[in-house]
Parts: sequence; structure tokens; C-alpha cells
Amino acid sequence: MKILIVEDDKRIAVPLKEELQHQNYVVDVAHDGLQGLEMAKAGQYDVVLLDLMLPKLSGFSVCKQLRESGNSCAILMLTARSGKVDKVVGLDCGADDFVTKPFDLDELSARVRALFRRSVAHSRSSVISCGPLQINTVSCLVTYLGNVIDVTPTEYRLLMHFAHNPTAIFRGEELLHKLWSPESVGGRETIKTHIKTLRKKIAAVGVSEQVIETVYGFGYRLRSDV
Amino acid sequence: MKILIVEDDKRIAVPLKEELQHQNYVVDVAHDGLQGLEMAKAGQYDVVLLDLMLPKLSGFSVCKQLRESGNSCAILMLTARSGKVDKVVGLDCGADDFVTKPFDLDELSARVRALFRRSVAHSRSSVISCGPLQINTVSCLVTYLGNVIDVTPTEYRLLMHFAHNPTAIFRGEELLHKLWSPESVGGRETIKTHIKTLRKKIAAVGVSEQVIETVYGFGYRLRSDV
DNA sequence: GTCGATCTTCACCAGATCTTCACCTGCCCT
DNA sequence: AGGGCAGGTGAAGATCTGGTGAAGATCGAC
Repeated sequence: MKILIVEDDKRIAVPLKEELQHQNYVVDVAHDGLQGLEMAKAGQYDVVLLDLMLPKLSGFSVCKQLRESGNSCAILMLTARSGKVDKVVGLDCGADDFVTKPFDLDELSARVRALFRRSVAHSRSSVISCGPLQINTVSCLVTYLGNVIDVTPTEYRLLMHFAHNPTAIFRGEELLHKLWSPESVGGRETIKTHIKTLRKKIAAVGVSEQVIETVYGFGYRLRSDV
Repeated sequence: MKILIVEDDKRIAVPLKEELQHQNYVVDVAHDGLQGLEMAKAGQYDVVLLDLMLPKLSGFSVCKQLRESGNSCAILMLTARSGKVDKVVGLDCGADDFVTKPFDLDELSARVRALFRRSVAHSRSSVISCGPLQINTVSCLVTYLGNVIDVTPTEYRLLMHFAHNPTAIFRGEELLHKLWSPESVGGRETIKTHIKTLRKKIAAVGVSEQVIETVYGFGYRLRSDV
């Protein structure tokens, strides 16, 4: 749910950021290649939107160095030049997708959704299911056993992250790093509180079991059985 | 390394097949939607190149039905129409990439390579085995001969260290230095106690052998035979 | 500006876990 | 056989982790 935009042209970066934030992604922006590389290495992003023509360090170099450092986030390249060579070189130096400017915002966000899906092999449709929990990623509607659960954006991102990795255990700090942008990371209490309210909302729907279970000393996990 | 092309126009299918075969992929071709769906379901393909305008069954339907049947191969859609709606619908019904005709052969094969990379990157196993001991590093679940052993974080770290170095013998002090942070290193009793509780927990699961054996004067070792 | 929803922080509690202590057992060597 | 010492055991205290309610901070809508 975390996206990094590496783009120096603010006329492109700003509307892109707003559109993606509107779709409940956590979005950070880097304004040159060097900053982009640093942030991508540190920030645990799922998708990086990478412009090719960048100050200080080209998009190709960022992509290559990111891969060499073992990072496996999805990379979508953006470029004004539509030459075939660029595309082939870009894809072969580790990018996962390639879009030429001017691009359509709807197409781009569809490609971003596809990259998210691909990074989690089990959810191919716009509805992510984890046992009785269903998340419609288009309407952002969350249901549990058919009952609608009214969640806030932060709770939505938390549930998405759990649903994408069923049975996986996440430490509180891990969730903070993966779902919050670096400048707004809070304390452990933040996670505790969001988990608490999520549990309360799910319980209000009539579910007595603990859907988000805590494994003491390890973290939180979403139960896919009931 | 297996690719399926679903395309009725032979002027496209034939050169595409030849190009991909030239790159050492195993390539099959289906000439309509129905045939494509059947072959994709049966043939265990890594990547499916799917034309949208097909006789008998549209590319959208093939894609959707393939996903609904649980198939998770990579799907790359091809179409002559370059409308944005097609792209968004295509990507959201489960395709991983989208290319409009006329496409460049080099670009297409670069995209195919990117899809392969992605599917390989995600098939990494997360289970560490050492004989009958299994540690799932995603769910932090430890099992011995299939029985779940409920371990604390410190015990988990100990087991991980043993499982990473099967047959190796570790002195108590060595374990302290490797698994504890420098400022919180405790006394030798600490290790003794943790080994004790680990042994007790494994024994509680019905294992009579000493799984963590002590080699007098040298240290502890995890037995991988039984 | 006010209002409400949401997000974050705080102080405090209960319980799980970790470490330490004192003492016991059993191996190795002379 | 007996001393010395590595290793085992149980229990008590210290420490850490997660849960809770309420208060403060932030943001957007009107």
C-alpha cells in the first residue's frame, strides 16, 4: 500500500500523488534520482513510479542499483520518450512495467493495481478475500461474513496488508514502516489503538472470535479460518 | 519457460511464436478463445499472451475464467484497440500487462522477461527445515514432526540459529554473543534456562529423544536425525 | 471560524517472558 | 573415590509487551 513517486516535474508529481492518495495508498515523493534511491531502499515501498529523466541520477541507474541491493519492489517506469530502446533497456534492467507520457491517470492506476496483485499471487480480482473477510479494492468496501464494516483509511490499509499476507505475522514496528510514510511514523501506541478499534468494529458486526489475533512477542496476524 | 499464445490472426501469431521460440521458450498457440482457455487450464503455462478480439470467447472472458479457476499464471493482453477503457478493464479483470498492436517484438519479449522475473521472485520458500524440525519464518510457526511447538521470541531465535547451522556445536557464551544485543547480555544461567524450557516444550509434544543435545565441555547442538 | 471524524499520544494495568539466584546432578580427571 | 566444574532445575523478582480508556492533535467540511 506504499508507493514512491520519483519525479522532478511537479506538474506531474502533484496530481499523481493526489490521485493515488485518494485511492488510499500511502504516497511519498522524491524529486531527484539520488533521493529516490535512498528513500526506495529505506522505505519498504510496494511500488515505485520512476521517471527516466531525473536530476543527479537517471531512472535507469536508480532501477539497477535498487535491484542490485536486493530490493524486489515493483518498479513502473515513466518516460516522455517513447523509443523502443528505452522500453527494452528499462524492462531488462529490472522494471516491471513501462508507461509513456502523456499517460492516462486511470490506466496508470490500473497498472498500479495490477502490480499490487502480481506481488500477491493469490488475489487476482478486485476483491481480496481472506476467509470470511472480503475487501473490494475498487469500492474500498470491507465486509466480514457479508456484514459491511465501516473502516477509516488507516484501518483499510491495515486490513489490506493483513489480507495480502494471510497467516503472516507482522510486528507493530514493521507495520509502521510498511504502512506509514517515513516523516509521519508514530509510536507503538498508534498501532495498538488502530488494532483495538478495528477489533471493536469487527466485534460490533457480531463476530465473537478474535479475527486479528496477537501472537505475544511476535506481532499480529489475521485469522483466515473462523 | 512455457508460453501460450492465444491469437487467431496467423500473421501475428506465427512471427511471435518464432521469435519466442528463438529465445528458448516452449511456445504453444491457440486459435480461438475456447481452445485457449482449455489449453491454459491444462498446460501449466508460465505466461499467456492473450488477444482480446477472439472467435468463440473474448480475451476478457478467457482471462476472467482463468482467474476464477484459480490459475495464477501471468497474463499479457494484446489488442488492436487502444482505448483506455479496454486497458483498465483488462488489467482489472486479472491481466498483468497490456500491449497495444502494432507492438514491437523486442518490447514484447522484454515484457515477457519481466513477467518471468516477477513470478520467480515470488516463489521463494519461507520454511527452514532441519530434520523433523520446521520453522516457518512468515508465520513464525515452529513444528516438530508436524506438532506445533509454542515458542517465545527468545526460544524462536535460538531454534533459528540452530536450524541455520545444522550439526554445529555452540558454546553457551557464543550463543549469548550472537543472539543477544551487546548491552543486554546476561549470564550463562540465561542460556541454560532457555534450553531447559525448549526441551520441556519439545518433550511435551511427545518426543522422547533429546533434540537439543549437550556435548559435555563443548556446548549444545541440534540433532537433525532421530 | 466551528464542528466532527480521524489519528496520535499518554498513563496505567495485567500478564507473559526474561533473567537471576541458590542449589542439585552428573561428568571428567587425578 | 573424591574434588572440581559444566550443566540442570525450580522459584522469585525484574522487565517487557500488549490492552484500555481518555485526552490532545490534526485535518477537512461546512
